[in-house]
Amino acid sequence: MPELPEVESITRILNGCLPGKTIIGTKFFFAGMLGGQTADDFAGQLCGKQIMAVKRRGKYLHFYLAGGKILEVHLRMTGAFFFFSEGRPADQYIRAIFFLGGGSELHFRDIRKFGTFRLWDKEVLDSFNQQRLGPDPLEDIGDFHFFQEVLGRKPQSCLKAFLLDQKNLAGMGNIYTDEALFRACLSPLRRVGTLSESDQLSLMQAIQEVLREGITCGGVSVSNYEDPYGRPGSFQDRLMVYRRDKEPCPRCGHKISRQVVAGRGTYFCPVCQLDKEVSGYN
DNA sequence: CTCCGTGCCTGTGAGC
DNA sequence: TGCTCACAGGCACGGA
Repeated sequence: MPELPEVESITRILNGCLPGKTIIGTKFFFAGMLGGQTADDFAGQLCGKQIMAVKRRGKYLHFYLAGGKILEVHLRMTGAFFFFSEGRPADQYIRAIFFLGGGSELHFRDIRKFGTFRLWDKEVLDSFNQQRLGPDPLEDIGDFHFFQEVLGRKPQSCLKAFLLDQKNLAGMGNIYTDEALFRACLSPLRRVGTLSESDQLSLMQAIQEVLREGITCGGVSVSNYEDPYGRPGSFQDRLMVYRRDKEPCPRCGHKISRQVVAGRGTYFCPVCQLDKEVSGYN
């Protein structure tokens, strides 16, 4: 499932070749992804527009169009973009096609139909994002004191719930959350407000480290993620705990646990990531 | 305000 | 072996 590193990889590729191209036609095969608007509405607002830039905000992709509109795409679980000629051939999971000037096609493929397209005016999108999305862990969190301030907003949340909530930090999903907590030796059940200053620093460094490493590896290909050229990522080879329950912890050898936390399957080492809060070690 | 549960989907794989 | 069915998960939304 695409999280920040996958969306960042896709953004870099798309922004490297789409700006300057014009959308000359569209086809939509699943109206449910259009947020109540019709395929004709979308076609009318997209056709003839030049793509100026492709950017990322959290896990959202934003296509900036000439004229001021922004096409926002969320890939959710299985959404993916492919260059038709160089990526994969079309199949029954293609939900949208953009026909571009010059004869190329950009395909949106989404097995589970969770992905969404929305059209925004920039000001509306900016103010909406302000309330639904927290800072980006790579773009906005440079300063430790700011990270501490962000943590301080939700002292009662457990770490897992905190990191998954896009209002706190934008871009983390289930995989990178578990991996970051493992690297920081912190329990997913630990409450944010109980972290020592060195815990907070470890957490910030672990988050940025896994996300940067994820980007360098071209993402994690667990639910068949591929970039627009059809290339898988390789970060799955570096996962320490995610979906490794019952395997030995790479750090201490104890069995990795799986437990539902904040409604999600959560993988962690109960020894390395001992919950000091619950165990009374604080 | 916050927390929790549900719906949206379909491929996968555990279990009978 | 072949089948069924719970499960996976991000986010929006509704109810407590």
